[in-house]
Parts: sequence; structure tokens; C-alpha cells
Amino acid sequence: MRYSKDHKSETRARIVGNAAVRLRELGAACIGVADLMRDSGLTHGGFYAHFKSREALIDEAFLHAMGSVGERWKQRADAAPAGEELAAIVNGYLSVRHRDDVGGGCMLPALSHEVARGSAKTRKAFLAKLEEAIAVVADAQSHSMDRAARAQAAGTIATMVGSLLLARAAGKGDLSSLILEAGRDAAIANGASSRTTRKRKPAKGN
Amino acid sequence: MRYSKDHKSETRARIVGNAAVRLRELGAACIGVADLMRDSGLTHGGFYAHFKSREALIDEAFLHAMGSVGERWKQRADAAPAGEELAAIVNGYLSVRHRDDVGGGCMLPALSHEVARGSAKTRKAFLAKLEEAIAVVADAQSHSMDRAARAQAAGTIATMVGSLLLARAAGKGDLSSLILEAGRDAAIANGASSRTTRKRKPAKGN
DNA sequence: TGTACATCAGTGAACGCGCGTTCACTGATGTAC
DNA sequence: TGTACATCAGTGAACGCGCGTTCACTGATGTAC
Repeated sequence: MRYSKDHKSETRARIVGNAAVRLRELGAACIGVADLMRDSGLTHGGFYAHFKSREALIDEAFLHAMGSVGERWKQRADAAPAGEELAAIVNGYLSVRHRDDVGGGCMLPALSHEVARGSAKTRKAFLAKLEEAIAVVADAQSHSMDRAARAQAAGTIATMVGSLLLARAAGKGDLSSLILEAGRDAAIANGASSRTTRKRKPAKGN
Repeated sequence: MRYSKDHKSETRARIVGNAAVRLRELGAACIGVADLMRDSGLTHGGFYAHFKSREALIDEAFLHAMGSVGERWKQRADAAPAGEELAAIVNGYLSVRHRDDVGGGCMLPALSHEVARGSAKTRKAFLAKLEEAIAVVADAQSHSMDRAARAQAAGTIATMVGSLLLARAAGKGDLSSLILEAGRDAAIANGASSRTTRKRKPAKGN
């Protein structure tokens, strides 16, 4: 054969990987077959030797883009000193580097809005990844998996995702930095707070 | 004249309003001239009597969609009993009703991701609206506007936005409810916390 | 009051471009003998 | 070892459809006289 044994599957993986980046950056509607193939170093005609249709590629790109939400966090937590697991996750997540890497970054701020109108398969996969992420954070912040611990983890993740999303939308100026900083504080504080103290006690004064 | 004095400007406003809904629901790339005009009760040809181009309409739809982030919150806060301002904002925001109304709901979860690659004008308008929203929340939770108060408000808003975004992506089941509930708790707790207690104290134990 | 004309929001056919998709072909390599 | 053929990832021209855009036209009303 002209090519190495798994040359074709490598090409296919490269196309899917590129599509996943574009998906996070621009959304599914902005993925064009010709553009994508050009970026992958090929011509558009070859696309259909790898995928049944553009739609099939998009589905696969979604699954690929959702790949490693919880994993990265788990690695960061495992590498952190005891008691610093959550801070390690949050500080890595709400960093300038991650803010500026939409295509290679977390799928949650990039795909959450779009996933709601994706295929059933996509939505199901998203749910599983989100549950996985919640489990990782619940473990990092309280070594527990009961409903309260999962809820607390969900709140922490929501703060992380919302902060990254807003920091990106705010550009790269002061406001963006303020949001990242505030998000780190809020997420870590939420994760550190005991569950009993977190009840409706609205702000007042100073 | 065949039509009332400001019939044309009303038609134009209707088109922009419909575009803003579609923008929040589906994103700019999914707005088609013909579809939009059909939804507005017109035929596609009339579009160019109102707008220079599709692009010009999109720009205007962005501005319109960003209209009232802080205002709604301010109204809710003003209507709430003293000390309950933040809770009123958060509970209204993280409700099932708002979760299920993407097209008519807050622009922050819907447009933040896309706004980063919009026109300079769009980005500038977004920044202004976000600052306005931060001001409203800072006032509701601490009657203050210094950097710390704004940062705290940014954290609260990030939690609200992230929770709504994830709750929508999670569908309408148990996980979605859990996220809404956790988001309400986390946002209100963040707004209620004194600034001095919110420093890096990662979770541990129980 | 009646008639002819101007106005103008909206219509719908038509155009051209881009994009998804198809398909006959290429050309480098492996295999048969 | 050399020659003919099979394989198959990738090429690039071509097709058709949809979408943004244009434009001549419609038809209801206001205005001039």
C-alpha cells in the first residue's frame, strides 16, 4: 500500500480534530466541508471517503469535542497537594491562557448553548460528560457524591463556566481580568463553603 | 398614504425583534432573510427596503438583543423587600420559566460566546451592557461600586449565567433542576458573603 | 365631487454565488507470475 | 528480477440547490385640479 497501515484512520482523526476546534470556536453552522479539508491539508472531494455527510461529521465532532472535560480536571486535582485540589482545578480553568484558547479549551462554555438543539445522541453524551465533571469536582471539594455534594459541585462548575464565558466575551481588558479573578474567588469559596451556611441570606449593607 | 404614519418603522422594528429572538435561540449564522421575513408576515423581497444588507440587520439584531440585561434585574430588585433584592434577581433568573425561554431570555448565556467574534461596535455595546448589569447587582448586594463590590457582582453574575447555560444544556430533567437549584444557592451565597472571608481556602473533609 | 397622477410598502420572479455532494480519474504502491 | 495488474487515498471538475440580493411591478391611498 502507498500509505502506512492506519494512514486513513489518522487522516480521519485529523479531520475530526480540526472540526472539533472549529466547532468550539465558531459553532457547527460555520463548519464548511471545503474549508475544513483545506485546513486538514486535503481537497474537498476526499471528504466523502471518510464521512457519510457533513451532518455525520458534525455529530462526530461534537462527540470528540466533548472528550475530556472531567479528565483534565482530575489530572490537575491529582497533581495538587492535599487540600488544594479544587483550587488547582479552578485556577487552571480561569486562567488567561484558557480564556484565550477557545478552540482548544473546555467545551462547556463553547458548546452548551448549541448542544440543546443538537441530536439526541449529542445531548445524551453531553449529559454524561457533565455528570462526570460534577463527580470530579464533588470529589475534589468534599470527597462526597451525595445530592448535596453534587449540587455544590454543579454550582462551582456553573461559576467556572459562566466566568470563562463572560471573560472571553469581555475581551482582554480590565473587565475580563476582573471577571476571571472574581470567578476564581467565587468558585473556590463556593467549593469551600459548608453546605449548612449556604442558605438564602441576601446581601445587605457595606 | 396606505399605511399609518409609522407603519414602516413598526414593520422594521418587528423584523429586528424577530431577528433578536432567532439570534439568541440559534445564533447569527442561522438567521436567513427569507425565513425571517416569512416569520414577520412578509416576503423576502421587501427586506432591502428596511436594511442595507443581511449583515446590517444582524448588527442591529445584536444591539436589540442586548437591550435590557440590567433593566429587568433593576425592576425585580426595586420590587423586592429590603434585603431581598439579590434573591429576587437570582430567583427570577434561575427559574424554569427563564430556562425554557431562550429566545426571549437574557442575552448573556445566549450571545456571550458569539459576541467575541462580532463587530467592534457589537463588542463595545456588549461591554457596556455587562458593566451595567454588574452595577445593578453590585448595588443590590452591597450598595457599593468599588472594585471589590464589582468583582463580587461579576462572580454572582457569572454563577447565574453559567447555571442558566448548563441548566439549558442539561435539558429539562433532574440534572437541570439540580443545576438551577445549586446556581441559586451559589449566586445568593456569593452575593451575601463578606469580602474578607472569600479567600483561597480549598475544600477538605466531610 | 370626480378624475388623473404621485407615492411607496410590499411582491415575487430572476440572478449569481457558494456550498454540499458526486464521480471519473490519478498515481503511488503492493501483488501475481 | 521484471512486467502487468489491482488497490485505494486523494484529486478536482461538475452539478444542483439554497440563499442573499436585485428589480420591475402591484395596488392601495393621498393629492392636485
